Amino acid sequence: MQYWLFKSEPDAFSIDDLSACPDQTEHWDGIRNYQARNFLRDSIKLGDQVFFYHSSCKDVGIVGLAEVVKEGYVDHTQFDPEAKYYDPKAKPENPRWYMVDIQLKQKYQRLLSLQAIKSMPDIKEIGLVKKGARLSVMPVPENEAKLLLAALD
DNA sequence: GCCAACGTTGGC
DNA sequence: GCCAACGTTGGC
Repeated sequence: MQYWLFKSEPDAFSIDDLSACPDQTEHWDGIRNYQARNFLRDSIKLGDQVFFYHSSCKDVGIVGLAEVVKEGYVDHTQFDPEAKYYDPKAKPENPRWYMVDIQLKQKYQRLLSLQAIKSMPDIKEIGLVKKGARLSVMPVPENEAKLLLAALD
């Protein structure tokens, strides 16, 4: 079992939106970055834990915990000309983009802010605290995940 | 809204 | 395959 961090802009899809979904489960579509795609397609497994992170907003940080309930499969929105993340170069016989399904496990009462995360001395591997980390799906080393979970309790 | 950092594109 | 131009991300 591995830990991951998924970023989302709450204006587009927030933790409350996930909470309002049937079974509190939603597919994580619209990822259009190859490195993130590789994680979604190849590395993220059933039962993996996902930190839900709000980005590009007033209160930036981790707001919840989710679990992977379906492993990587083709993101159908890439073929839909009406979709926001339509990719005209993607073909059904050779899909480019993948997604997973996640189910909300816990919404935290308090935000664990980016600032707080950065101030934790032993958190130094995850992309968040490294320079220029713009990946929207990133792995979290287990020891750092444990520290984050402890801070969120 | 600014801007630095990064990813992607496309001409050569 | 290089690299300049361009687009996007995301914290502030």
